[in-house]
Amino acid sequence: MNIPEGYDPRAFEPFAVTVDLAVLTVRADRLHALLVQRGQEPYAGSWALPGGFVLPRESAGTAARRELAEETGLSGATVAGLHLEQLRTYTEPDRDPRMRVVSVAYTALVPDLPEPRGGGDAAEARWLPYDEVPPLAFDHGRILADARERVGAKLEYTCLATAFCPPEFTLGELRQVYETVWGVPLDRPNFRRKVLTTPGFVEAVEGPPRRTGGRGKPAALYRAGGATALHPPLLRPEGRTA
Amino acid sequence: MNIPEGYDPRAFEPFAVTVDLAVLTVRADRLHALLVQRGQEPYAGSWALPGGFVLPRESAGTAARRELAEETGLSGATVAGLHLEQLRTYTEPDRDPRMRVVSVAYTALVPDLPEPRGGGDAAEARWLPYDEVPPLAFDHGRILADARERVGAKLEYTCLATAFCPPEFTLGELRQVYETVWGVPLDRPNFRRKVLTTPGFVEAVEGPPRRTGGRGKPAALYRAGGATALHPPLLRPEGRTA
DNA sequence: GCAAAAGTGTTCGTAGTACACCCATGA
DNA sequence: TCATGGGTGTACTACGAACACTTTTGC
Repeated sequence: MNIPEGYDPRAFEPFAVTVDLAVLTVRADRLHALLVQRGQEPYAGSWALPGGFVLPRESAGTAARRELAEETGLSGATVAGLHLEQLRTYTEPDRDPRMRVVSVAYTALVPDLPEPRGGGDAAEARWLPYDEVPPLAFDHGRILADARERVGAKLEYTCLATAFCPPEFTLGELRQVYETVWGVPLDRPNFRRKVLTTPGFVEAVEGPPRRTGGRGKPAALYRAGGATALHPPLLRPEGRTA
Repeated sequence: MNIPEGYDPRAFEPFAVTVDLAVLTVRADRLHALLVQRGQEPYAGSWALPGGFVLPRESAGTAARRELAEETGLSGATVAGLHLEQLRTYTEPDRDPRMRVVSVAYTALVPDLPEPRGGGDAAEARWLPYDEVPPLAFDHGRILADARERVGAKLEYTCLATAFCPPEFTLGELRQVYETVWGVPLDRPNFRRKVLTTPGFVEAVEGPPRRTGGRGKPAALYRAGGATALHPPLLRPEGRTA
């Protein structure tokens, strides 16, 4: 721990610890982020990531789920099942002009959800297409960009894409997630084979129910399998961020 | 930011913010971690990860480099060139029995270094083989395990392995890093081809100097190239953590 | 019928795997 | 000389890329 001689942490101006949430979804074939409009200074009127203070007896992960439930209006039970992942912690001394705030950022991947009802705290909450996100308050633009990059990379070597889908989904919907996040088209037959031959990626829903996404042949339904890692990975074409 | 009505962060018992360092190296074909022996309660006498408090006007990354320089006895300039990466932040309310401490953990990958001179602060510092690390103070065992897992995974799809090597190294030394961290033998000819055909992974040191690691034919020298990502990845055999 | 999406099959090239083999050095 | 590790070549295989084709729906 290496506490310097005579160091008393309480003698310093205290640190505040917050969580910030980069909540992403795929909606109408576009990547969207959940943003809130700030009602107070600093950055009043600006858009920002949802988040808030970690309470004294709470872990950051617990705080993140609590805030997510508040902001999305989903029940605690529903939120408990969502994929939430610690992204990174942002600690620049001047990232908040008011005081020293260290923020633990989380990324949440959610299926297309109903429009959020501005989470109680006056601020308006809204899904915004990723490409149309205005400059954000604090360093939230940076956080959101980091989240997007992380998610794109994780799709390659994990089964994470299913987190963007409803409990039962078609392979077309799953492929749409990849195409939307990566911004490149994928070969449908090859994608299908890759997913189906990876053990535990998806499992077929036995009952012969089928569903249509509009026109075209109805597609078989699948749900997420037990696997989390994806070996060998599903690399995006060109191997570069598109 | 979503500050609850009437919330004053200063009214709560303050959070302390620390950094903890999982410093890894490859030494004598084994993975080693840099550990310090605690001189004071709690956990007096136990081994722990090096680390310390983040100062009021310092970012966590700056604090991590400062602590690393102190613990390893290296100059600031040398430490500035090392690979240091934020791992994760540990926030369980009771992870430190004294007070609420949130710790930002960093992983540092360093080439084989001289034995550290117990960083000034009374505590003894030592390289210990990863397999022989005793139970650590606080949640540091968990942090170290997370670091090891992260490093193993990153070797697959980044050029990170060069961070374990001195500025000029042979392909045999580089391969040794993979074999040590993954715990599996790799085919030498295939490894060589993979590394050399990946643009920017390594670049040959032009001068015809060669070096021997003991017996055998002298090997050509290389230094780290400009690339960071590795496409396509270099997957470990079996695709599983060995 | 036509468009659109699902699902199946086939070909081709390349990258990884598993070797065999030669070279240069130290003991 | 032998053991050890560096360096080169090669055949086999598997997987991904590309694309043709059939099926089933809505309009």
